[in-house]
Amino acid sequence: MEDKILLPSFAIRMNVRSKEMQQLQEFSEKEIAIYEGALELVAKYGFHGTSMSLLTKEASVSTGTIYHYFCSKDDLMKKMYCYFRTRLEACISIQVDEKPDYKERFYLRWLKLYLYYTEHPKVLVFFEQYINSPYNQERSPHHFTGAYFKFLKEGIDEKYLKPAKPEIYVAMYMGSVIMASKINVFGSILLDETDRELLINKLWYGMSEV
Amino acid sequence: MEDKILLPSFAIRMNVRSKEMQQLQEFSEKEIAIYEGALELVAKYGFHGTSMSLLTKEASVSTGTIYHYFCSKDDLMKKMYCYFRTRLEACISIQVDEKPDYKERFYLRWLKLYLYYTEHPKVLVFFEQYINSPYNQERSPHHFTGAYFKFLKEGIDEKYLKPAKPEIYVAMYMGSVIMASKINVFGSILLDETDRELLINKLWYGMSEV
Amino acid sequence: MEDKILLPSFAIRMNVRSKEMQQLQEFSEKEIAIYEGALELVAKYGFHGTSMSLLTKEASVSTGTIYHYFCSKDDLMKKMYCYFRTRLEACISIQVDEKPDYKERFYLRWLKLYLYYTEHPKVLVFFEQYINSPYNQERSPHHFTGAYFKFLKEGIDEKYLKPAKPEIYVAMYMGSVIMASKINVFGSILLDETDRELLINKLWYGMSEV
Amino acid sequence: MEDKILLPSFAIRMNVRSKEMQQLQEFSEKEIAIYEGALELVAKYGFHGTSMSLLTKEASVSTGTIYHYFCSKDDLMKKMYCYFRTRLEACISIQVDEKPDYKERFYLRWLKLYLYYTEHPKVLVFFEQYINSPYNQERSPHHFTGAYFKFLKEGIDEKYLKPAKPEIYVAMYMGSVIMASKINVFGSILLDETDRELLINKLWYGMSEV
DNA sequence: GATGAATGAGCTTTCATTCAT
DNA sequence: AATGAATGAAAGCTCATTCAT
Repeated sequence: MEDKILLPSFAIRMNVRSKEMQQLQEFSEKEIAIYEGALELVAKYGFHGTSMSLLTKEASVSTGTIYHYFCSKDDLMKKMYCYFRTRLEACISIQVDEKPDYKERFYLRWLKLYLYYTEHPKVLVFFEQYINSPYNQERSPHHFTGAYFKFLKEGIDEKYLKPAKPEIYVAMYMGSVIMASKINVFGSILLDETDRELLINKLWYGMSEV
Repeated sequence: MEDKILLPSFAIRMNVRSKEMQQLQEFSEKEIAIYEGALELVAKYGFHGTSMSLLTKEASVSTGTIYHYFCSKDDLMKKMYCYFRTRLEACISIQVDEKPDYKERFYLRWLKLYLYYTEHPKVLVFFEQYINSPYNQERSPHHFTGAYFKFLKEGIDEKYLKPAKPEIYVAMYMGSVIMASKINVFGSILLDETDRELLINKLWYGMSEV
Repeated sequence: MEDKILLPSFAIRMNVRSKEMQQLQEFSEKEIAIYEGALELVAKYGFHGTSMSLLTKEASVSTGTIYHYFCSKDDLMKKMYCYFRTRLEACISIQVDEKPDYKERFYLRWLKLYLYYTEHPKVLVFFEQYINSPYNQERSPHHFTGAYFKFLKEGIDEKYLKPAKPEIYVAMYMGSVIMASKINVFGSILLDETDRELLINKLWYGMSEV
Repeated sequence: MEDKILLPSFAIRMNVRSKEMQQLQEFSEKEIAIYEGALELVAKYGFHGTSMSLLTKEASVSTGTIYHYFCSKDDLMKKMYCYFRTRLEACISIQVDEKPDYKERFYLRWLKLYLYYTEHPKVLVFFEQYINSPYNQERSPHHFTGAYFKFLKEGIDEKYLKPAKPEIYVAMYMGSVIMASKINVFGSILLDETDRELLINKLWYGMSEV
């Protein structure tokens, strides 16, 4: 992924796109139907309310088929989490990683995640339920332990951000995106372009200058 | 935690304490045992994994007794959420509301909430699960829609914080406390006193000056 | 009860009345409240649906009180059956037994039972449920094995009715009263005075002449 | 029972039989096992005493299977009533409907029903419990609201029976069959062929001549 | 690969009954 | 005599999972 910066941006895009496509092509039509059906149900009824028999109807597959692809409900939930995280990560990376400027990436990463969640509220609800449930056995408090942590650590190492434990920045940066998205999804308050820029500005100001 | 209150407000404290006590005295011994047992189990096994028969053993009461106080498992969960939220709110208010200085309260509110969650991680886990579950039918993205929103709005109105939609500040302030608490509870990273002050400083800087 | 025919009718009436009163005076206020409450519930919800806790509310007594008077739910049901049967039998006897003419008694017995059931449909429903339930361990197919059987046997012995097994007459006589009452109670068809007389006429004709 | 059909109606019989068979073939093997098991238990222990776990053993199926075919215990009971009523109706129709003479049908209908109940006492017990229970929400006081009512009305219209409300005849005819059957099933008194003919004679006499 | 009837452990809940007050 | 909180066995029912087709 690092060598992409050398390619002209169009080529990179195609490259990454097709990579994402490749990943998704690994999933059969039935599998995707199951994931999408389960997303719908978990968003509506929670983990508890998402029974296999409901899923059977929602995804228009038989129980047998589900158990052909997944060895248990737990297994389905874990793979489903990976599926949607991979999709989200790919989507963010494509739009952000090619930019050379750190500050620009700082803005874009926040913004693109916010936009993804507000455009896919069911994914947000699913993630938040998963993260806080016993399915999440690694007990990671948020996703992107990799990508976002690395990005913020890079900011510290490269002196874009003032020296501090990266966790401090993760708390501020990730906490605000997720909370802002949830306010948007659950409440009826929408942050417009100006609001969002103001928020990221304050975040950047606080994190880069103090 | 008690010695943090340095004011000669012994009378006030007693007053407020007894008020809290009054509220808690509305709950019978059995009810509290049920709440505490359920907290233990939800933190360990999630909503789904918290069966009534497990709760029976954990709280040392019979199923009949649980259904004497609560008309269903759902009802129990909802009342349980109210119970712990009331306890937390009372605890924060007591320690914070008497301070006259806004900035000091800005620091204290963040800190006390962080400390409460890190000292009562099971409450944090329960809250996060509840908030994101279908039990939370008001779909409020966080608690304290009242107290914390009001506090931040007050900051804007009184010009301690720069003009902006209060939701922007809620996202930054609440998002960072909760994420920091989760990093602490789930990860093994502890933010020490210096770290915490640094974080709140950055938050204050971002929110008050830009 | 036999010697009553010698007394002047007014005296008999008083006599029997007070006898009935005596019997009912053996029941305390609470007991009667329980019987009446249970009648209401059994008529509405059946035996299965008549739980002790529902009865508690319907009769405005505590569980403890019910178990003070009855040693189990079964015991309550059995005593309740006796209570209402005794009331009904007394009511019929008073109105019928003093008449000297067999044919008149034949008409009156049928009629009074029909009227009692249509005026007390809940008693009919309760009786029919009880008779056909496992509570009725004697497995008697109808009440009054005594009174009505005896009355019809008397008719055969005294040659008012043609010789035949008394059971044949029980089937015709009791069967038609109960079915007519049920048609009235459950359906919306009301048999008026003429209809009722026609029916009894046909019954008398069939039973006395063939 | 088969030899009672003296007509050269082999073809008809086969025809009707296979019609009945068709109806029964709509029921799967498991469904029938459940119905038969439930009949056994309701006759012995009543509705209340017929628990799903008992039925599980009696019918040699799992709880899951029962709930695969029926959505609740209530649903099972209602469908079970239809099942046995259909069987009974078919059985009576086959043996009776082909006869041309009204009086002969008058005798046969009564007799065949009586014989069916005495040969299938559990069906009688189940019917009587069902009819008087809250399951019977149409609150029909007896079955065959259709067939038997129609038959007796036909008798009035065609002047075989004296003019009167058909309900009067329903009460006499149906009431006597059911009561006679119950006397036979519950008591130890058996009405022999002569008794039965005597009873129907009296009924016919009462109903056709007065 | 796909189906869905069948399974039965285990779930939430009810309910007759007890007993300290 | 009267109360009603407490009990826990057992009820009705669900649901993840299997397996013959």
